[in-house]
Amino acid sequence: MFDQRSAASGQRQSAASGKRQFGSRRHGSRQMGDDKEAKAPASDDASGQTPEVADYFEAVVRGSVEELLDAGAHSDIDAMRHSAAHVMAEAVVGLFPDAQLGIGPSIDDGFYYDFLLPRPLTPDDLASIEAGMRASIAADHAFVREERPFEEGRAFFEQHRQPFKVEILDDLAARAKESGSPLPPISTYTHGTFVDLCKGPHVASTGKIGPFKLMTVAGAYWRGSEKRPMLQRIYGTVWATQEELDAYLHRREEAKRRDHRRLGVQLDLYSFHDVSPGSAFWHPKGQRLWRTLETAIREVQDRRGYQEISTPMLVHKKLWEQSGHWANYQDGMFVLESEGQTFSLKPMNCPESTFIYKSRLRSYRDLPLRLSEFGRLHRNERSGTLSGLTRVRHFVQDDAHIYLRPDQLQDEIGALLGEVYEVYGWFGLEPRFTFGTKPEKALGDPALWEKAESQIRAALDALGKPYRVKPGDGAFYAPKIDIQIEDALGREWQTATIQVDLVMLPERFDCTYIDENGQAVRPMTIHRAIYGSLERFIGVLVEHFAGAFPVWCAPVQAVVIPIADRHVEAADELAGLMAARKIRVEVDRSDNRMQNKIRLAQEQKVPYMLVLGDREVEARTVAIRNRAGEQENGVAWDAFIERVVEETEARRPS
RNA sequence: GCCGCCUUAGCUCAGUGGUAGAGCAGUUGUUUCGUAAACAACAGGUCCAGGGUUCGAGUCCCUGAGGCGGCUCCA
Repeated sequence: MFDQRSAASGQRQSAASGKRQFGSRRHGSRQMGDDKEAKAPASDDASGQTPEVADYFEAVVRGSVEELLDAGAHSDIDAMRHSAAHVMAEAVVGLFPDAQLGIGPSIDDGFYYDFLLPRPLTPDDLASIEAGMRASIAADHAFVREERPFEEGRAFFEQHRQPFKVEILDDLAARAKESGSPLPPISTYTHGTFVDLCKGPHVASTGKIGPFKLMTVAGAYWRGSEKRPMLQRIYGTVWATQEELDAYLHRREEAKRRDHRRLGVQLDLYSFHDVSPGSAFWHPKGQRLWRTLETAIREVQDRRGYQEISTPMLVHKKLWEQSGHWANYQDGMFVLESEGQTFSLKPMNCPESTFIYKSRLRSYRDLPLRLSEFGRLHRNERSGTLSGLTRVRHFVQDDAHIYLRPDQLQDEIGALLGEVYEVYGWFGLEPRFTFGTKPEKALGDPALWEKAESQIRAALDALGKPYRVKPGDGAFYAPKIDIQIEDALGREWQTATIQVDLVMLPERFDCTYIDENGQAVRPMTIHRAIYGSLERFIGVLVEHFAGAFPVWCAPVQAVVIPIADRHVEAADELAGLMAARKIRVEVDRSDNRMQNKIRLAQEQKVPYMLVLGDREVEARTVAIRNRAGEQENGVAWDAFIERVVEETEARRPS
């Protein structure tokens, strides 16, 4: 599953950095996400079902002249943000006269500017730069656009020792020459004494810039290339009103409060240790959550005709040579030697499933053969990319490989989409589908591709829901459907994936079945994962629910709180009855006061707190308090147990 | 991997080259309590690791590890 990776760990930044909006026209927003979509050519291929896609996709290449010149300003707020970037550059140059300027576009929520500076920036520098910006804004300098002949403009930036600007202009010249057009005039914007190469537009004057705040300094390669110098990038945010700025800062605080790395510690779910960077240690409560999710998807798979398999983690490199991974992804694999032979920890499950498929002769009557596997995968991610549960070196997928006849494809895809809806419904998540079609460099018979794509399209159309199409975004061996979800904070995450494999498993591993005519023919295969990586999915759930999981999957569903010691016996009896019905329950037998027990249970975000005092013990009832602080007194034990059992079995999202 | 920042008790964090601190959590005792923190005592440390400077290093310097924010990568 060559593209499974995206389900396992892609899109981290979009989630970490806040909402990525559909329909965004800001080139700069790409720095917050992967750049796949930016490279996709513009197209709307969804039969009019997705009016926003034309807006969404833009043919911009990273580091292109267009990108470097474009302020990213397509609206008033963007123009203001880009203007703020200019004002920040002015302040930086004021502090460091030798600063060399990169680019400074507007992005979602703000702006950045890249600089080559004589020393690293400190927090004090940011304060000085902010002060410089405030002075410039108070002076209310007008932004003045000027055009000048190319050579004059180039000479200007050369004189002012701005090699990055000169490079941009030289690229522009090279492209003009290539297309046979004359050198274009270049435009600059000046405010006060600060001049910058820029296409604009800008606000009328610096006084029009709203409340702002400089956020962070980060390293960023010039023009996005590891081979180019690393510049210092300052990120800032700027808004039309103070209220909007405050709201933005508040959203960031809220995201921080929900951070799964923080909540994982607070809720005692998992931890990370330097002896195994990029791999979570699952504590009892986290493992309970994990097992609940795993049990739930297993139940679906059993019902939908999957058969579970398990294949080795340590695999000889010849398998990866056959699959093509050794040539392309060797650096991303953990490789080790034994007795002169080279092995690796498996970075994906798919090739090994072929051994089980091929262990006997398959008839057309056997298909579809759905082999599921909770495989433990290892990928040697570069150290700087690791992050909590969302970017890991070890993860488990709810993976499956479906071997089927070509005529079964549409039905199977339809069933899988239904599977996605069923599973995501447990969490109140609405899946979004993105259809990636045949890329330029594709393997296999074009007619087969066409047929597969039309069947996928038919299955998607049959859903009656809008979906996006990314032409050329399929894997080289397969068209695919990627599934995204939006969490409670409006952040988008890539989770599930459905890939129709025409080449890798069927051809490279020479899989066949015997058809009605007794001929050995190729099956198609589908790689699919519904949660994707369990690690990643749990990370998303923690942030989505801010740790307050639905009753059905909460690690602790209820805490019994005896008011005084004399109620402990009844509390234990109640907990025993609950445990017998598989309810995950704890009894707080500490000698804390009831108020403190409630506080601790609230902090652990336990759905139900069951208070037991004299009245309740007498009547064999409980006083229920839920996480929202709502109370329901005098509920009979049996009635409460039945309620929780029902909620758990129904897997309701709240 | 690259740039910057961070690493002190289980957790959150103070600590400006001169005896290592607080709150919460923990243990013990007192308290037996009605919907988000009872009271007291005790215990808890390789100040990330290694090296260096210094009479003296949690503090300054170097190297490494891990984490965080980005960049790059992402089957």
